[in-house]
Amino acid sequence: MGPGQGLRRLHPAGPLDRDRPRARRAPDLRAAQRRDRSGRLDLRDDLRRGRAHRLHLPGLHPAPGRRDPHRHPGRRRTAARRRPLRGGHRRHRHTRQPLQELIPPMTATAAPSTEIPAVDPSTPVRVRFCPSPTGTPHVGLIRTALFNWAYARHTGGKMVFRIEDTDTARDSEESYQQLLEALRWLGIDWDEGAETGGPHAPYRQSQRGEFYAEVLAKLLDAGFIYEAFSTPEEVEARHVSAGRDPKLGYDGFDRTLSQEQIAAYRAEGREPVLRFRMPDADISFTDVVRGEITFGAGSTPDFVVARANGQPLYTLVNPVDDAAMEITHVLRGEDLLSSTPRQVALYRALHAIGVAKHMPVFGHLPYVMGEGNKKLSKRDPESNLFHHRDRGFIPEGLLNYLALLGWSLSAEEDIFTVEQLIEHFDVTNVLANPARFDVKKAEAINGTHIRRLEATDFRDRLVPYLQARGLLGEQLTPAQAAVLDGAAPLVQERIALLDEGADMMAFLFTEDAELAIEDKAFSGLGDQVFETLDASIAALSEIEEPRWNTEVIESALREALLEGLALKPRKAFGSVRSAISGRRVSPPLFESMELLGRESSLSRLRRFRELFAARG
RNA sequence: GCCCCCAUCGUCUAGCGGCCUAGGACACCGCCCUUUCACGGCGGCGGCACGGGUUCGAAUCCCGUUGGGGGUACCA
Repeated sequence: MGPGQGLRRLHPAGPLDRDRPRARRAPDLRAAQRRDRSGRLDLRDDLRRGRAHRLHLPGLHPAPGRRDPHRHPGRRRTAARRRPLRGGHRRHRHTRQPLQELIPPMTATAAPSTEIPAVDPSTPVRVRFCPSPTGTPHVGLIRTALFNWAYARHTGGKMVFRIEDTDTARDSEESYQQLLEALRWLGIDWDEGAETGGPHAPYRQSQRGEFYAEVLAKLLDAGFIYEAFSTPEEVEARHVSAGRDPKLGYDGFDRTLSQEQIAAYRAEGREPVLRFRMPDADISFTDVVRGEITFGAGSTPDFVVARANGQPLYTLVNPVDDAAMEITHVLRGEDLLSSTPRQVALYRALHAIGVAKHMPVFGHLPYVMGEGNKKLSKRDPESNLFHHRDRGFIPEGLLNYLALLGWSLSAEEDIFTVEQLIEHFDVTNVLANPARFDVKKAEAINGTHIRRLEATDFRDRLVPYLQARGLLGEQLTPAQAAVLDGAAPLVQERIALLDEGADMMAFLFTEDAELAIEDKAFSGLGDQVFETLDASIAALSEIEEPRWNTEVIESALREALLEGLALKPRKAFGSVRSAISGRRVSPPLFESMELLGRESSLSRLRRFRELFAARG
C-alpha cells in the first residue's frame, strides 16, 4: 500500500476507492433539499420528525441560577449537526451542489471553540472491539469484531481490543479466554489491547478504576454529573402521583437538591449514585451506516454513570475509554444505538474537561437474526461461534459468511478471501437492515472454501475432527497417515463441514469386526444380494495383493457384476458399498477398497454376507 | 406507552431516477454427468409491503400507513 492510500480510503465513494464505487443514501441531505412553503430552506424537518410527544419533565431544566454546564455562550445549536462528519465525500453526484450553498449563511459559521470537533477525515483510523466477557462468543459479536478489524486493515488504521469487565457479577475469566480463542481462530488480530498492551494500557477496564475516578471527579467538579439519592421506587412513585407514565424513567428530581436536602439524605445513611445531566437539546449525529439520526431533547433521561459504591458503569466507561484511546470510529451493534445520545452528550462533556479530543464517527451494525424474526439469542446453539467450529467450519468459510451479513463484495460473487475482504471492505457500504443467519448458506460457502484448500492443508485440518471422534490417536501410525492421505481428496469435494469429512471416512479407521452397518445399508439392495456378494468375493479373490488397486478392483467388479450378473451399476455396487462402508453413501467405492486393502475388503464382504443372512 | 432503527425472491444481497422484462448466491425443483453421495454444467420456480406525492420517467427521492426489530436498569 502506497503512502496516501490510507487517507484516500477515508473517502469511500471516491473514484479511486473501488473499481465501481457504490453510493449510498444521503439522508443527511434530505432535509437540506427540502423547502418549506415560503420557498425557504427548511433544515429542521428531520429534527422534528417523530417528536410530537416529546417528553418534558419538571426538573429537567437546571434550576434558576444554577449553572448549566452544557450551555456555552454563543453556541449555535444547529451548527454542529449540519457539519458532515465525513460523509460529504460519499454523498453523491446528484447532490453535489455544495452543502454550504444550502445552508443559510448565519448558521454556516464556524462553531465556537468550545464545540468538540468531529473526527477529521485525515485522522488515521482507530477502531476498537470491546466485548464484555460474559458467556461464549456470539456470532453477532464476532461479526462486529470482524467489521472493525476489516475496516482497520482496509484503511491502514489501528485495531484496539479492550475488555469491558466492569460488571463483576457477570464477567468471567473463562469468557475472556474464549474471546481470545475465538479471535485467534479467525485470525482477527489487534494492534493494541488486552494481551498485547499499548500506549493506552491497561486495556481491561477492571484495571482502570483510578482513571475513571479522576474523570468522575472532573465531571462532578464541572457540574456535568450530580449526586442522585432517589431510589427507583421513589422515582416511580413521583410519576404515579403526578399522573405520569411510571415507565418514563428517571425524572431529574435530584438535579436541584439543596445542600440541606443532601445533608438530610446522607444523615439517613443514603449513598448517592452519580448521574449525568443531559442537556435540554436535541442530539444528532451522523451514523456511518444509517445516516443522520436525531433524538429529541428530553427523550433521554439523566443516566447513572457510577454506582453508589463508586463503581463506574458502562455508560461512563465506554465513551471515556473511547475518548482516552482516541477512537475515531465507533462501530458496534445496533442494540447500542439508543445509548448513543448519552454518549454524544458525555463526549461533549469529556471534551470540555479535556479528556476527549474529538467526537468519533458512529456506525451501528445491523443485528444478526435467528429463526423467526428474533435477534439470534445466546440460547440458540447457532449463535455460538465454537459450535460452528466444532461442526467443521473453517475460518475462511465462516469469516466469508459472516462478512456477507450486511455487506457484499460484488453483485455477482459471494465467495471471497480475507484479502479480498480487506481490500474492499468499507463500513459505509454496510447495510442497515438486519440479516438472518442462514446455516445452509453458511455451510455452502464453507464447502466452497474447503474445496479451495490445498490437499495437504485440507488433510491436516481433518485430523482434529478424526481425533475428536476417537478414530485417531495423538500420533498417527504410518498406516493411518497413508489412508488419510488417500482418503482426504476423496471427501474434500463432497463435504461442507470438516466433521462431515471425518464422519465420511470413519469406516476407513474402524476395525472390520467393529464396523457398524446402518439399517438403511441392508435395504434397497435388490433381490440378488447373495449372488452379488458371492460374485464380488470370487472376483476380488482373484486379485493378487500387489495388483490391488482402484483400476483392477473396478474392472474386476464390473466384469463380475455388470457383465456376469447383468446388474445395473446402482444395484451392483450398492451391496458392496454397504459391506465396505456400512452405509448407502460413501466416498468412491473402488478407491475406498484400495485404501482398505485386500484382506480387509474381503473380510467385510464376508461379514456383511453373514449379517445380511442373519437378518433374514 | 414513549424513543430509535429497519423494509428488493423463502434467505443473504445487486440496485446511487431511464441501462430493470429487477441481476447474483443459498435453498428448492427438473435435466446432464455419474459406482452411491457430492462436485460440476444447464434450466426452472420465486421479490421491489401498501398508499399518496415529486418527476416526462420511481425499486431508487419525499410524506404517510402497515409490518418487523431494538431501547426504555445502580447490565453491557
